[in-house]
Amino acid sequence: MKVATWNVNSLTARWFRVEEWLVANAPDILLIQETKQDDAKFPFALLNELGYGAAHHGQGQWNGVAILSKVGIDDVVRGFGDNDPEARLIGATCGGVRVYSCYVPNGRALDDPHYVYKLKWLAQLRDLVDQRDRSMHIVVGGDFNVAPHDLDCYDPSVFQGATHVSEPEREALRAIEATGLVDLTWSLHPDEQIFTWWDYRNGSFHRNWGLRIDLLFVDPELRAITTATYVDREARKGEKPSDHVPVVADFAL
DNA sequence: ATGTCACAGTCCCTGTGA
Repeated sequence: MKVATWNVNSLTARWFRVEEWLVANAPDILLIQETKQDDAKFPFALLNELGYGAAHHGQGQWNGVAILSKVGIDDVVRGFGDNDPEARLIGATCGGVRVYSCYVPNGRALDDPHYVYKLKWLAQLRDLVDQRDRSMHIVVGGDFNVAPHDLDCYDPSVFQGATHVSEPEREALRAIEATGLVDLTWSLHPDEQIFTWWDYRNGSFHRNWGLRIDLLFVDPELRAITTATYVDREARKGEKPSDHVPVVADFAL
């Protein structure tokens, strides 16, 4: 079973890249963030033609998360059930695996109310996954807007006093892991610098000024049967790329 | 560190968010 997560930065603007990527890579499950569409605009019919069932938690102008699946899609939940107006979480059961697509708030700055919202959001996610059905495999993936370790940041000195690397955010990720999940990329490639996002500005991609902020958290049994995990850097090249690349994992399921 | 991109509103530019 091949599972991927990708912040597409507008499915409207990126559809031709997403469609091309789905055909070329044929993941069983794709977790999408930042669709920036409402449900009426989401391409359910086009996805069905490609063999995917889909569930979308859309908002319109901002945010928006989705799950695409070739292996069934049931028991869909949207958000934390707290009437959050921002569409940042969707969960479903696909092929016997519980999956979540997460778009964690950016935070903006350490003294911004949005940063408080970010930490609260991560704490709510921890509580949600802590209450999971532990008889089922789980994949919690998405754009976490946190680089878990200094190695996940091209230059930690540039990020002094900024979001994405602060200790409370990293601690919030460790609290999620403490429910019994592993950061799959880090777990299998602990000594490699692997980035998933590069700013559009400054020629950041060509300078490799990136961050690893797109993550897949999985249960240890799923990690044990992981045959590969990698990022698709090619997706950051070419016409109208997203600023994020897909993170892919293959499981012997 | 700010060489970009996407969106909405009102329209061919500006403010906002990332």
